[in-house]
Amino acid sequence: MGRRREDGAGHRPNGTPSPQPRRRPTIQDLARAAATSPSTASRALSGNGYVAADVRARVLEAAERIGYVPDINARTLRNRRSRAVGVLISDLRNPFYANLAAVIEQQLRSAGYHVIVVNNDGEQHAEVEGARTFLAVRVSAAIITPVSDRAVHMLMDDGVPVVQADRMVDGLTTDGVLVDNVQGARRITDHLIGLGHTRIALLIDETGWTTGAGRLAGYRAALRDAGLPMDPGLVVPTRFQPDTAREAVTALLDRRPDVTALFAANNRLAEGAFQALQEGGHRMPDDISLVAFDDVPWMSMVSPGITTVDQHTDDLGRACAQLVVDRIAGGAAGHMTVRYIEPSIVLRGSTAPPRTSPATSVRPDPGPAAAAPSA
Amino acid sequence: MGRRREDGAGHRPNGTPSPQPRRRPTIQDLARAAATSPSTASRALSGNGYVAADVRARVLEAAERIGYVPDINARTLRNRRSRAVGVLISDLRNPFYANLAAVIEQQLRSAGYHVIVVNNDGEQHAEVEGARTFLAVRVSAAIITPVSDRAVHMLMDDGVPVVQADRMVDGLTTDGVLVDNVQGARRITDHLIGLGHTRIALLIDETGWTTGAGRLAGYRAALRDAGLPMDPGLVVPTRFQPDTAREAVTALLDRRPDVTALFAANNRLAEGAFQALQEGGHRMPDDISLVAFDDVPWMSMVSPGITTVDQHTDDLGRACAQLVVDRIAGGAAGHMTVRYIEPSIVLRGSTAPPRTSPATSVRPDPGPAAAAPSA
DNA sequence: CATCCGTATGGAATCGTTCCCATATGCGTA
DNA sequence: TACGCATATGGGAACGATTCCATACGGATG
Repeated sequence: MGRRREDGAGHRPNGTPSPQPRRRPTIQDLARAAATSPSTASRALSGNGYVAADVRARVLEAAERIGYVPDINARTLRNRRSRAVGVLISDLRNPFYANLAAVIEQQLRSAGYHVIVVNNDGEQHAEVEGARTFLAVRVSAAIITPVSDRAVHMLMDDGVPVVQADRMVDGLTTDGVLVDNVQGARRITDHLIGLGHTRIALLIDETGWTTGAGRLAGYRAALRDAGLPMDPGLVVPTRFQPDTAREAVTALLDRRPDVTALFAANNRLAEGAFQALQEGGHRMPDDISLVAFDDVPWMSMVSPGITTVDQHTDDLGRACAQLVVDRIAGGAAGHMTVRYIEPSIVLRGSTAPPRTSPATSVRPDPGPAAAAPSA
Repeated sequence: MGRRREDGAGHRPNGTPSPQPRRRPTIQDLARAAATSPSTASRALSGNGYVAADVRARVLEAAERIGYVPDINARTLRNRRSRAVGVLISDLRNPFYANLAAVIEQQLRSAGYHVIVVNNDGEQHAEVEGARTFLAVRVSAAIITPVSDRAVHMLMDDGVPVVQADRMVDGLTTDGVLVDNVQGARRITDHLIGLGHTRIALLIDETGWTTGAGRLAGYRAALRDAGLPMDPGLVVPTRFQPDTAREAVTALLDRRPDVTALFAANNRLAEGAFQALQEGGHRMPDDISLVAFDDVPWMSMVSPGITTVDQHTDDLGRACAQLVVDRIAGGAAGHMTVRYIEPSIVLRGSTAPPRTSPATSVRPDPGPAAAAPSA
């Protein structure tokens, strides 16, 4: 493997300008080296059409020998579709998205695609810009955590299959992979209710996307089914930034000391909530229980560990990649498919029965006993 | 903004096959729509060469009206160089790399480049494969956290400027951005020594790259300068995985209960070390002090917070992007430049003087005394 | 008046690949 | 013998943008 180029001039340091950067071998060169024509060489490499076995071998050998790498741009120009998939993701700094991107990249790479990553940072402008890039390079498909419908429409209008990941925008009829937010939120709220909590606050940054809306709905459903009152003062709106969330939680606990449990709707908000509780001297789970949607690494590092909804990001990413690959293979045929990932609950030390248990009103602080995290 | 296409057939659901995916407008179409020639249209868009002001305006208006998006592949084919930069990164799941990728993407996007991301997962094979992809799409440059020299050589041989990020491989004469690992490790070791620690263990997974080698060297230099003995038994080798690190730390503390401080050479190892200490009932910083190289979010979430070396990943990423942009602009001219990022120490709760303070100048081997956890 | 230069435009070649098509050979069958 | 068919090969026309070049005009300069 890895024979050097015939004409290779050895390694040149970056700083040493080479008079002419040595023209890369083209399929013409390859054909010459294999004593055949470009057409035949192309067929030999791609496997499309007839090629005699010995000629094929000669071409492959020559390709290896002269270090031929097909020019993807020329190929894409001719085919009018590339082997690239655009991935438009909210924020690589958020471990949830980073993980998603990593899984998608890995899966698609092994399926023979490469990935073009664009951060949209939750901004429409960046999203549209990203879509434009995807069109310009003629991606085969795109995976998007959508901000608005504009970008998706641009791509769909050009016949580019789109998979919406993690959330879906209203009115868009694309494939998608979603987490069952309602179910996840309902079950973790149930967990709190089961422990005896009745005043459970929800910290949430948006309800316009399917993520926030679903989590809110699940929270409400659990309360309703348990016959608990829906106290609007317990749904705490905040911005996405942990700092804002922290302030919101501090203000909440100031205003409503009767709250015994807090549900943070995503990992960033949980970060702020956790800090607010620590700074405010509220002990978990003795003074207050904390749960979060979206399990990320720090939640199992802190003590107590945070009880969370695990979204199974790996499954999510794999499903996106799979859907994309299927859609590329199957063309536009077949109906829009939305796959749901069933989240699961991870119990850790941050949840326990409320201090004043509804059973016996004279139950004193269970103290350290309740603090012991799971093995 | 955002006028729809003239011929736009409205939005089609993914699942509805369109007879023919509506040919995208080319520069020919644009020229026709602006009543001029492709040559002039091209000049009008790129700003190269002469175009009368009114013609230029007509072209721009037409482009907007018909929704013209230039085909990057055709452009690249013709120019033999694309506006893409390849980013070959170790592991997007590691917050350090994810952050690095995010910053690089952001910077390059605003400089008019787009980014092709490939994970190499620390494997040579994936790295070479990634380099091949970069060549195939004719990236303008590549940013690599290198595993071996193979990929870098492939790119350099084709005249693609390479920036090595975070670490550099021996014998490669490319641009690079490095963290001053020696200085960082030395200073954080100094911090421990200043607190009175004399038996400081170093948990490290590799010393073959500049990262590990530098951190080891810094650690050693600090000990030497303080006149402390270099105890080889205190340099603990481990694999990269947190689990392995955890086991290594548990074994170490079993074997050497006299250790009063632990230095984890990166964020993954710190994860394992932190878990090992918690599971082993070693309280930080009372029983043992813990420091780490590479500050990542969980380290400020846990209690006590971990005292770390902050690598300033944002600066690192920005410097990489800058170097790439400069190198593309300046061609191969100019010498190879390596920029160093000066790390800083972040003091948190995980470090304190050792239990048996050195103030008591009687220096008996505290031995088992230090090992007995009281809690 | 002849030249030259700056401005402006369109024609046409080019980048590297793929694939349609024409062509050719050998073989089985009508 | 004539024909169809499977196998095999190479010529050449795309794909879409860029840029070199030829051309042209008006005004300034010798």
